[in-house]
Amino acid sequence: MQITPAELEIMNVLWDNPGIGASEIADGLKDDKSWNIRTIKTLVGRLVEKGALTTEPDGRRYLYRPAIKRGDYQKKAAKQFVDRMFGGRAAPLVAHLADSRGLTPEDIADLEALLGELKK
Amino acid sequence: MQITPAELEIMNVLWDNPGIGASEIADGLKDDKSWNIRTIKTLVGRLVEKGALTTEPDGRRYLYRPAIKRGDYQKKAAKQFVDRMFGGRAAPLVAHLADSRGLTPEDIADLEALLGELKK
DNA sequence: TCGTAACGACTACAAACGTAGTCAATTGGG
DNA sequence: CCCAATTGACTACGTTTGTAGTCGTTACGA
Repeated sequence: MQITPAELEIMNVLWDNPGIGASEIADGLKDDKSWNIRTIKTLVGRLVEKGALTTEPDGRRYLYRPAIKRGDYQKKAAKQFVDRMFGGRAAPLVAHLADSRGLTPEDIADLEALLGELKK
Repeated sequence: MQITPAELEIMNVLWDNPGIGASEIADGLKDDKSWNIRTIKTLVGRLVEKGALTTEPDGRRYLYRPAIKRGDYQKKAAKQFVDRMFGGRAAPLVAHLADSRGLTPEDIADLEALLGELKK
């Protein structure tokens, strides 16, 4: 299940707001990305073909919702990314994130809690 | 500076082994990826065009070396990835990594050390 | 009631990507 | 000394991706 960056923008709107139509998707990404409604429909169509979205008729239009869970997709993508960029090692990735944008105090707290869990 | 996944394989070999020619690159990724030497040369050519590699004549051939630092590229890619997939939050990413492949004990130790640093 | 706007289905099209092939020059090994 | 193998330069080509356009239909607002 290959999702391109542009398609991911659509998925993100639908994960946040499942069961909406193409024009609502357009509203959902307003200001973020300004795509022509046809562009959005093309991307949505491709996602449906790929099986990443399910459709549900609503009058003469369709409503869409993700067929895959956001968390599942994130997990797979994260693994792929770490494998490709860091040879599978997570620590260097976190180090870079810490360096480049500064993890927020909240992030750091989250990570600490996470490590506590992992050590058990 | 946009580097595709296939090109990244080349870059990885050159980051590990700067100043080699196309056939050495082929050797460098043997077994990992089995590309035709022409494919490798095409990818290398594209990287040179993009300014990601510098060339140095060596007899009737060229030696190549990265024009950008691995760490710099990793950092930029990591930031982009986290922004696109996780809305910029690093903690969920690490949580997924922990869940999906199990961080090694070594990873966990590294992360702990890192957090110690960050809290200062 | 009538036309304009929105919808789905289909088509378009250039750039990027992955994966090589051709050609002409050159050089190292037998 | 000569030929097969290697090299750089250029070309090829199908697929994917980003970004829309066209067409025929339909439904709502004036």
